[in-house]
Amino acid sequence: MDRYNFKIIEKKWQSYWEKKKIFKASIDKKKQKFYCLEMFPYPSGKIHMGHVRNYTIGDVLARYKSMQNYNVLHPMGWDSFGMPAENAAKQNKLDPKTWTEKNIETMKTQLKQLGLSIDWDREISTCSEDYYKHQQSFFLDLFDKGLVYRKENYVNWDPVDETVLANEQVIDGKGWRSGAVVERKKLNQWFFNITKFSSDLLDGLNQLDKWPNKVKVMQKNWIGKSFGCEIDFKIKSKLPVKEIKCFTTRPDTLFGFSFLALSVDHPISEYFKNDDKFVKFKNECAKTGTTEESIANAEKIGFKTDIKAVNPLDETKEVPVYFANFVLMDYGFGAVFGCPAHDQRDLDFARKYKLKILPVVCPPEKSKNFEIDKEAYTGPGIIFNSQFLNGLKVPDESIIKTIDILETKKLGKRKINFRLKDWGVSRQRYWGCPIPIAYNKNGDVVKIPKENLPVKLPENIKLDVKGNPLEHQKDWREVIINGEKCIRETDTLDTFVDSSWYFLRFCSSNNKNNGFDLNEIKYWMPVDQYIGGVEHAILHLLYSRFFMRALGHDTKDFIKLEPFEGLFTQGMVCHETYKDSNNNWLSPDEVETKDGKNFFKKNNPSEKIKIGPSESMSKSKKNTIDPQNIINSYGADAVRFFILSDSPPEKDVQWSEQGMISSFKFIQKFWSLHKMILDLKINKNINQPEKIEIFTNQMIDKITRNLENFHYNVIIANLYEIYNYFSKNINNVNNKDNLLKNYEKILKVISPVIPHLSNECLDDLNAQDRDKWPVVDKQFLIKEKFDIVIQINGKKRDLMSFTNEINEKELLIEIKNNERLKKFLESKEIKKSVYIKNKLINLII
RNA sequence: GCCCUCGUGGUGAAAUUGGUAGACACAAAGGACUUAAAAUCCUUGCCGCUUGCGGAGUGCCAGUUCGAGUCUGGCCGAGGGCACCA
Repeated sequence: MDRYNFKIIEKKWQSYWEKKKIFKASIDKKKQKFYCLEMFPYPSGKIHMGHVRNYTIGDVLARYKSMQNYNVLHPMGWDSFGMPAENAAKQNKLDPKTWTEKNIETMKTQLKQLGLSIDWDREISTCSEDYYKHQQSFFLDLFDKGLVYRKENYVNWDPVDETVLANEQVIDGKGWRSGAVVERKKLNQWFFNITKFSSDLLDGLNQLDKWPNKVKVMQKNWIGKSFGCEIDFKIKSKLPVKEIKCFTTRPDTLFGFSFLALSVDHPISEYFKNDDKFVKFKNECAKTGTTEESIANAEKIGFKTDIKAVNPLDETKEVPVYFANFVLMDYGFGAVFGCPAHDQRDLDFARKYKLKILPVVCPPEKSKNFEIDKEAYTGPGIIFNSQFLNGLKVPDESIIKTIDILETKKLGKRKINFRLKDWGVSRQRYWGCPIPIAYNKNGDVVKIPKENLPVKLPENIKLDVKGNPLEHQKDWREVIINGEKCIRETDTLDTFVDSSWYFLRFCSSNNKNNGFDLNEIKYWMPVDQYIGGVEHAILHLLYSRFFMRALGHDTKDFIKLEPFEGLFTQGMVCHETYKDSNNNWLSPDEVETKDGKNFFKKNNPSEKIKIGPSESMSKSKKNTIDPQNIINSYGADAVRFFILSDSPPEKDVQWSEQGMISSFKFIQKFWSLHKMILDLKINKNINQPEKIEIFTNQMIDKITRNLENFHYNVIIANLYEIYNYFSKNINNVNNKDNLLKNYEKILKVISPVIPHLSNECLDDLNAQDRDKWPVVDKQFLIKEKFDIVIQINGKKRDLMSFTNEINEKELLIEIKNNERLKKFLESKEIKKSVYIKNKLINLII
């Protein structure tokens, strides 16, 4: 028997799909559309297993939906701006463009080898002028709408590389490349006004019922809405300032007020800039690391001023004002009213500086002598020690009533505050989308006129310079706009901007004049199913949601504002890690085993290998498996089959060589089975009881449900069941036409997972409508026999089979005659029975 | 510290609405075929005894129910997110 030659057959189908443009999408208003999108890759060199998993999941869905007669849009592109290209260029003396384009070429070939059902005519690359000129145009639109602005802000500044670092690039307070201690530096930067939509972005989450709850919770926390009030505290000092504004969620604890703390960047700090001690303190604060953990664990320190703040509810009470390291300038008003009894942070600070700690919330079942020890009390209770607030119920009543009082007395007003900050989009880098802005000699912002777009990145430039290479391009920087000599902005846009609208571009990616064609968008958007890693739960997904709102802002005739109707976050691909005796990481190809327990360095059985835990594949731990090798040895169908097989797609999956091999064997076995079915010689063509219809229709039903619910690992189990069923029953069949009719349906329902093999098999059968999903014939969803569980006192005691439906009375008679049940029922009275028809009976004795 | 998710054999995992726990695989052990190996196929799977039978059993403890992996409360454990957010 001939073996299944995946190399020839997979190639054959891939070129068939490509030549016939099978996956080309276009508007067809008679059909319901389905936009299936996987997060597009960064072209880093070659594809990795994570891509294989991500795109296999998406492809199964796209193929299934297309067979369900949806008009499917399934595009692919490249998130091709970003630092790795710049770094690689420096190392390899290639310019970023060449490096990137070469990678795209490689990865595109690899993705095609996976047999993905992608409309390649819509391919986009964010680093191409065709793409970024529209992005520049959107930037100007947003500028006109007032959603883009420029302000000075603190950044992580690497003094050695002379560049700004993202938070993720600061490790233990040091630059990830240079190792230099990162400084906080104020720079003029461009911002997108995402906070304008804080409330809307939060509310929008409620509609996203096809999103994982986890992601919605993460976004909700990130937006961080809190309800409270702003209070103007009168201050007594020699300064010309009379009031300090604070935001608080707990105005009801105002009588426990014992200090007021300011950020070192608070406007009032201006009056202290000549105070050596204050400057020293401020520097001290700047030193505490920039990582979240070091901030959280940092000791609370303060700088006492001679300012006093007055308690607005009791003007006889005055408290000291401090500058403190824990107060953030960019939340609230950069000033905090401290109530140590009911806030742990305030309590730590108060203990350190020996400030008064007066409890004003009495927990239930505590007496009025309640005192605070090491922990602040933040729970519910009754207000006390608070004059006219006494007796209010904490938290709801007390907070609302206090705000009412403050508002009537004009001492404050209710306010909703968000944690979300505006999105800083300036990056001091070369390989990104140039910001279409210049500055005239007065330093005023001048827009590059739209007809002059794109602002192209200069090519062949020197990258091996300190700071942003664009700053060194004098001839590029100088530009004349409306006859005025200007200097271009040299910052480029954060690459997250590129990915915030690429899903719109896919709808009309060849439109030269506009970033998107509204008609196309109205048909295709929103993305029905978006699939990608959970690591983008916040930034990318939130920015994309913002971008839809920003583009639609003040615009009539726009579309739904949520870009992604359904979201699926797939798990990672993991592999064991290996270390040699010198603690160096080893890749799986450098390791071998004979008994499956002990591992040795290849060709060196004396060197034992330490096996580490299975972790997500990463180059640094060398625990990667190159998909190219796997595709070469086992073929695309086998890889697709394996990558879906072991774990549910939302969970991490363990790479296993054994599993891969047995997936490969499955493909081979299935092919042999297929040949056997074709060659089957049956003389008598009698119609048998409809057993095979029952199996087939139940299987179609199962697989359909599993597809709908992303239970792709169970579909693989279904595939094994199919194989087992056919190989066991093939010789009991006595009507070949009927066998083939059902087998053909089966081949169709497995084609989303293993499209090459099933298309080849369908071809052998000369199958019609192979791109149509078989309809379940409900008459065959009946059971061929009824297995009824007999429980006695809730315990399973027997299983009785009946060919026909049976009622309780008849069943009880059968039970009485059942030898195996006699010992349980003898001399016992059945007090009660619960019968679930044709399924189960529970006898209580 | 706060928030979210998840705990099922040696392993990865299945299990519509509460209704046969462990589908389907991986690994292991035993067996069949073979001169032998590989491949393939079959059996086993926790505890007890006599082919068979009985018992326990879905992290632990309680509760609801005729019946709980599934629902409720408490505890323990693991993973993830946020982290001085006033």
